[in-house]
Amino acid sequence: MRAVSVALPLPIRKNFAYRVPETLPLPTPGTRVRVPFGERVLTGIVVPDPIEPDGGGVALRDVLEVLDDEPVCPPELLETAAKVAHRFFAAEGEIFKSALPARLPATGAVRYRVTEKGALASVRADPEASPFLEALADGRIVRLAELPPEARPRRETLRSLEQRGWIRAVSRESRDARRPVLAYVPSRIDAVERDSKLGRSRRGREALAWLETLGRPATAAEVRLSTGAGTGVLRGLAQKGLVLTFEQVEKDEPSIPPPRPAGTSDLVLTAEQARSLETIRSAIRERRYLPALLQGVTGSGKTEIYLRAIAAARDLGRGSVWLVPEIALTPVFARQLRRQFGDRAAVLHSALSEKERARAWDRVRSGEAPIVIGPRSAAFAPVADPGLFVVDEEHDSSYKQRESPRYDAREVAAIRAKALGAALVMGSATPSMEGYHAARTGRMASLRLTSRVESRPLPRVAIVDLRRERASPEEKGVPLFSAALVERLAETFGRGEQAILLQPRRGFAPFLLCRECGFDFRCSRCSVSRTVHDRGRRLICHYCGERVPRPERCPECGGSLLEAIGAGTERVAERFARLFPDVPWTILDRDSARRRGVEAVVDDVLSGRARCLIGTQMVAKGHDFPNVTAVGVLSADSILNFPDFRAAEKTFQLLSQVAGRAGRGDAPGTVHVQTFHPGHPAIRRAAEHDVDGFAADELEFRRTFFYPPFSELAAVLVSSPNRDRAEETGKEIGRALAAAAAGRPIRISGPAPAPIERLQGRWRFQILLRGPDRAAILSLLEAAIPDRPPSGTQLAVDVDPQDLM
DNA sequence: AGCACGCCGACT
DNA sequence: GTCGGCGTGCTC
Repeated sequence: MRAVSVALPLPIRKNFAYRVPETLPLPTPGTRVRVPFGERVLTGIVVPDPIEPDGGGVALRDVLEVLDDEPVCPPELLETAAKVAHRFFAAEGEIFKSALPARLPATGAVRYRVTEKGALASVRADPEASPFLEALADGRIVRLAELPPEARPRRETLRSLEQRGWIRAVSRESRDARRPVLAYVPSRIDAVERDSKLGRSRRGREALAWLETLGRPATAAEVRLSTGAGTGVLRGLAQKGLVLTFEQVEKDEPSIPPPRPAGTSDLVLTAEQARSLETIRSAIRERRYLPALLQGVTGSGKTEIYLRAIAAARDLGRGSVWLVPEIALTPVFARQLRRQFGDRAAVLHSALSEKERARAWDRVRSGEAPIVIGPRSAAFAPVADPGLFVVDEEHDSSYKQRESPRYDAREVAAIRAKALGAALVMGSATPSMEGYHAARTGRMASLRLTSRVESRPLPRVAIVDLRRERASPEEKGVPLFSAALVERLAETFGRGEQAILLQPRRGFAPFLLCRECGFDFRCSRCSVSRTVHDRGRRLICHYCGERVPRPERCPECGGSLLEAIGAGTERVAERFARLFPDVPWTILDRDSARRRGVEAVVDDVLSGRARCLIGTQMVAKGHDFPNVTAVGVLSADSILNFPDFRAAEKTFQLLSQVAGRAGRGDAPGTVHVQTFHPGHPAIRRAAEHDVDGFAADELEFRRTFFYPPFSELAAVLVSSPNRDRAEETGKEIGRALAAAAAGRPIRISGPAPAPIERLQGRWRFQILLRGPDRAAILSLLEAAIPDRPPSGTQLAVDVDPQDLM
């Protein structure tokens, strides 16, 4: 039987089989098809799964339309998608949706048309079907929803009509201009057999003869015009196998490749750079999988290595994929790529419109642009023969998608590099513990850049112990700016230089407190307190986004002594303005980025319109501000206190990164890190610029508590509006997991309330799986996680979670 | 995910 | 009496 397996963009971990009618060309794996799914029409990707001959016991429905004459997805990517889906316990169709954004649209409700057979048979239709068949009379095409209820057959009846061939699902209304046209071509068949089959049909004989002389497919309209044979005759020929019928699809306009010769920069590489580059280059040349950790501080010349390696791959006839974290940073690197590689480089960016994305994808797939830069989803770029995958800022957790499908772009790059014999270069100044450990134990090559290219000295970092700091009366016991920091800032501004202040929390204050009863104005739907925003005028829940005006009185006790506790960027700015009334400042955080755009804020600093940049994590990433010589971290503790096993790692990375923002060509910068935990290794080691020291401490901790990289991790999250139901279901799944784990070295903890116990009105319970080997964890999940979540609950499985909130 | 089917409240 | 709520089941 002509049938194909189709991956549909749904959160269902299986693919669906469809019959391909004779009127359509058999789509090869990787092409998009439009199919009926229930009463909806969906777009899916044909995948090379085997089809059970009996259709697995289910009646197959027909493919409605084949959308591409050439696969949008090369075989290598089909394989990758299947592996990624399995690896992250995700639905294959959802992986495709991430890879091909906007090209798998749902296209509305199924429309039905009566067939000739159905029209003839309709007199004998059972009473339930006849009103429906009447509605379809005269070739009308209808959706169920537009029919009066009494004409709507039950699902079962509808399917049976379809299976008997009385009705057919069609993808669009017939007058749609873009509807594919049927075309006919004579089949290869020997003359004797043909003659016997043709029999007495004069028109058929004429039509066939004409088609044979024409030598190309012709539409029914053309046949009628030339020979007078109508569609009926052609259909007859098709049924006897004398002509083949297919739908002509409109062609994509071919892309024009204007490749431009690319120059290489003439910077002289350091010896370390040259060695690293040569290691990468030889792997690309030998088509050898080379996972490598490229470790070097900001300014050590990692970017130059990426660019040269990309050029080396190009010279060897291979493409490259360059991944950057999900920040507004892509344009910066994209410009560099464009400068060097011209139109051979493509940007796959989430800010592109649907059309631009589709166009970029096609340019990459056609080979016109074999060099790609982009965030997470660019890991799936259809580069024909990538010789190099670069993962810049390898430690950045945004490579892991937080929503379904929860895949990790780093892993996608690794899977592809392995399959293709390519170099995988993971770059970072502050590697993830996974990367660091892999390089240490030889599972990755270790490439180190120890000297800074312009030998800019590392900044001096001072740890300020907030426990010894006196708060001013207005600070009510919690100092925000230490004396040392104020002094240093005054110096900096006095010299006409600029400063960055990091406060990893947006808004005015983390919460509002009723001084009379202690109520903390929790979100009505989440188990967190709302954050005070807009200098105290509003309360916003950072988890569900709900916003309310700041109340005048406590809803619990009616008291009116309400106080905003703690500080976010807004309050830091307010205090700063009081300390330095003449120094213009600006804020960079998610709120200001949304309101004004990152570029505008950055420009304020670069132009000097703002002399102090106050912000969250965002100030630490990417942008280089040449005139910034002082950095202050107002509180290093907020991330450290997160209930997450990676809290120390994240703190270390953030501090190291923001410290790298201080200092210019000549003078070293200074960094003040304020903390209540001055002895904490993450803070101490960051102050000493000691990655190895930090890694040693942290890996010790990870080993002791059996966390990655010493274990594989998966989290199962059960949620429900009903707390008991969430907990009960959690326990059930926990039992199923435990049963499946019998005899295996897998630790199951929980269900326990998730760190954020309630989110958007749903109670959340978490089960954690830890084991030495990934396959065992996956098979456990396979065995114990039901296809459908038990009623009233939702299930989310996160393999390799980046945090456990 | 989204759509149809099915069993219990506020309206003509 | 019916319209409609969203709980639950299924989709090749």
